[in-house]
Amino acid sequence: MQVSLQALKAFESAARQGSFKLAAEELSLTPTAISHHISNLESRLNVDLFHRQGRRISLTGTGIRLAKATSDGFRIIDSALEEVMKAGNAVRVTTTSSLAAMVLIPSQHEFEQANPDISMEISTGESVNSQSYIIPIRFGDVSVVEDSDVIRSESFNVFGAYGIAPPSWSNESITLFTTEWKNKSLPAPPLAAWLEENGLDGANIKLKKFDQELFGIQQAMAENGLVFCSTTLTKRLVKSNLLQQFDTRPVKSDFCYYVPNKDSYETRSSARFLNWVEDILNQ
Amino acid sequence: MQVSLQALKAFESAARQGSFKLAAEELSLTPTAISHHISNLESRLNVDLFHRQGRRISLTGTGIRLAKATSDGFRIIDSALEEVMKAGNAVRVTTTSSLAAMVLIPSQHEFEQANPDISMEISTGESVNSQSYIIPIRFGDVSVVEDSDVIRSESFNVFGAYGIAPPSWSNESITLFTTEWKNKSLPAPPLAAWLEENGLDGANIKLKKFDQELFGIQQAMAENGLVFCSTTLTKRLVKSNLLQQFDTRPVKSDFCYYVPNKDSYETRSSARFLNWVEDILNQ
DNA sequence: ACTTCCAGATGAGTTTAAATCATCTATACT
DNA sequence: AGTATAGATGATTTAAACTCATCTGGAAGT
Repeated sequence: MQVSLQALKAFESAARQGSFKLAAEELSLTPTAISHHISNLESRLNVDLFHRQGRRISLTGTGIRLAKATSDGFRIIDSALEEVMKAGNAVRVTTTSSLAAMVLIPSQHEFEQANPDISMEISTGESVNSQSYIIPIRFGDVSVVEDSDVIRSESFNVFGAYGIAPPSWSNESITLFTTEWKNKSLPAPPLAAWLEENGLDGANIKLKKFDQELFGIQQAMAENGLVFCSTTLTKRLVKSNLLQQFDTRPVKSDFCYYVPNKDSYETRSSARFLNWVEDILNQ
Repeated sequence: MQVSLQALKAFESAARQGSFKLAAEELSLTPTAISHHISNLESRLNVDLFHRQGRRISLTGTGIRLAKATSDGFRIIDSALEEVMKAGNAVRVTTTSSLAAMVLIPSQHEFEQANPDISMEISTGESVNSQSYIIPIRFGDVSVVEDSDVIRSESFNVFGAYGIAPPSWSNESITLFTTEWKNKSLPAPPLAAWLEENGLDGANIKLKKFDQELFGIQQAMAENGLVFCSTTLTKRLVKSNLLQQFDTRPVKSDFCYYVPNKDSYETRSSARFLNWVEDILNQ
């Protein structure tokens, strides 16, 4: 190679800051090193890059042009490096409000304890911030998802606020919170199948629908009501006695949580996270 | 600094070529060096950049992303370096057909002899190829040009093909080749002033106009005619006895040759060239 | 199935580039 | 004028980069 990249880096910094001294500080070197680098560069390229007026320096025309290019070039490289570095030490995941609020966020600390060298960032929301290093955990219809991408097949059951008496399905009219997803391509929760499974086809049931499972669950806890929802989201709440199960049996559904192109997340931290999340979702 | 630039360079090459061996050849290193660089990079960044399937390697997703950035970044830097390098060892000049053909090109060899480390490229034509390292020598009206940019103030005189008898201005009708520049903002050659200066106001003169001085001069030589033109272009031809002067006195004009923003050309080769060209234009 | 070959990995040793230190110069500031 | 500061210069030291020797494992050839 004709010129050394470190010399260019030194030049870039000196050009940007207009001072060898400042460049030296930025790069954790001595001003002497910068001076050597730049005069080396100048003699190899056969051009002056800086005017020296005693102790004051200023870029020559050529210097200005080269500085532009080196700044642009190194900026591109540096920002990519920064991202890669983050990818190595952090895992970023985006998912539904419900999964984030009821499962991921409550377990975040536990993950970071178990993986002290990996920091975990959770985001939710529509923003199709689909930078490739963010792992999306989506909720959807198992039939349209690659088998290998599925991390949890969803079951549904009825849950109630902790401490309330089991409902008597045969007599009274029962109000059940449930979900009608905003995304119309998703089917409704498998309530009919659940009633059949539990021999409750005749029950007198009133439905109250929320557009996210999270809301129905919270409402049930707040009003001592009942909610028909996925078992994934409630597992934690049941375990901590905020929610209770009755003697009903859960039913399988066509829903699943999945990570599109799961196999393409191949960094060490992604792999650890995916194993971990699959673990906690499936007990 | 976190990661070494040479490691990135090694990675870039290996990524682009899909082989450590080829990268090593490209960078004039051993494959071992490439291997070291890349594993160093991987451990510092905490990610895999290549999959190793025995002796076959392929980029990981992260590797692909980083390779894109490093390739782009280094490409920008390299191409700028190449230009700067050229700027150090060559001088590129663009100018009018007339000055190029009658002065610059004939003297090109002489310049390169005197400056063996600088190669000289001459171009003419409209192409506003105004890359900043090309020095334009323009012909124009001195009143609209910065004083410091002027390299030659133009005088005009009448010249004739070598060997012809001096014209008798008083008697005969005389045909004079002259110039009418395509660029209408330029004034006409100072013929009236020249006639006055030489006491020839009454002369019976027919003008034949060309749109470049070059053509009038060549025509005069070809037809044993007379041309009223700038002294800069003819100096060489007079000296080599292809053209002759008579006993007329030249007149100053408002024309000049100039280099826009002359002071901004501060490379060693530019400075040498500008000194040299100013020299030959002014004797 | 067995060798042969080749690309890459690994670790120790060597080389050379890069950084520092000590000294010097020029200019800006008081 | 005197001091302080930024940078230049050259000798010396240090550490990064490179190579060499050796090893590994998969692919190609017989």
